[in-house]
Amino acid sequence: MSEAIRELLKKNHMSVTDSRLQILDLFYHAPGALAHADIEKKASDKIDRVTIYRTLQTFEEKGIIHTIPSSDNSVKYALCKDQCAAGHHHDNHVHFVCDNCSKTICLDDVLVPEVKLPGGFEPHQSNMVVNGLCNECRS
Amino acid sequence: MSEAIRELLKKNHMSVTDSRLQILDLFYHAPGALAHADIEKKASDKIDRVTIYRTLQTFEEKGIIHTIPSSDNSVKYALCKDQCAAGHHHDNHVHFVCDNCSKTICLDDVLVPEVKLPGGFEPHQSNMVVNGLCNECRS
DNA sequence: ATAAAATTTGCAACATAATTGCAAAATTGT
DNA sequence: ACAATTTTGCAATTATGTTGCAAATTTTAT
Repeated sequence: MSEAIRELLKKNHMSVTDSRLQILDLFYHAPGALAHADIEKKASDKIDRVTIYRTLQTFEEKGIIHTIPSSDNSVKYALCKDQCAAGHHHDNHVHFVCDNCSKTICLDDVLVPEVKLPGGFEPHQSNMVVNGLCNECRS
Repeated sequence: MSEAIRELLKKNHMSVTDSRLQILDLFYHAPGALAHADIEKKASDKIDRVTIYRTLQTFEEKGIIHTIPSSDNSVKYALCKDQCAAGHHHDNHVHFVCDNCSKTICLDDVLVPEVKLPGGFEPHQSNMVVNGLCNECRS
């Protein structure tokens, strides 16, 4: 198990360190996306705040995780599913944020639709976040 | 001019104060969305930081402005165009963020398309942000 | 296996951003 | 014009994010 994670780091030319293994592990076992604060809590005092910031940053640069925008100053991060496939896939899927449990989920199979922009605007990237009730909270 | 703004405040059961008039005025004359920091600079030292926070919060609660999500912990606010119309209109338009000048613009005429969610998910609200080059930066 | 080179970590200091309580000031309703 | 209500500004506090640097760890080359 942990072996796969090591490979992932190596493949991306990153040193294999404790913090990175731990944080990646958190992502693999998390029910949804994680914010910096979540990691800080879960990885309990073994990892320095600064290290978490830097780790998230490099993970993002390497395309291992991606950010999920939010409306309340609390960016979350999630694993890039297709990371293991050939290079940076950067697929554009929709994200879901539950209004009840506030879990943030990648809807990997729902792609962000194209929209027609007014003349002069040149799109490069799109993000879509849907709020509502997740499958678990709609009991 | 300022009279319209006063009316807007009254209509929403808010006291008409200097700070509010000033901040609303900023929004009406801004080229795009504004972040807390923008307001703090432009309203230059007359208005307390805390007042700005509270004003933005109440404006949002009253449906006068809305937030635009971002991927970098920097929420921006923009006027709700249809606010003056019958009650909270809450139309769902697409937002555009320029990668070059980083202006954030409401594309009031481009509506967020519907997407089909996996079973069990109940959508309430959708947000879509497109990054790229704005009409002015694509000279 | 070991030593040198390169990378990463943790600490400390700092900078910025956001929240809260409360008294003073301003606004509203009568 | 006055009392009641709301809003503001200040001070204090907490949370969030960044930077430089020396020590520790990991990698690479021998």
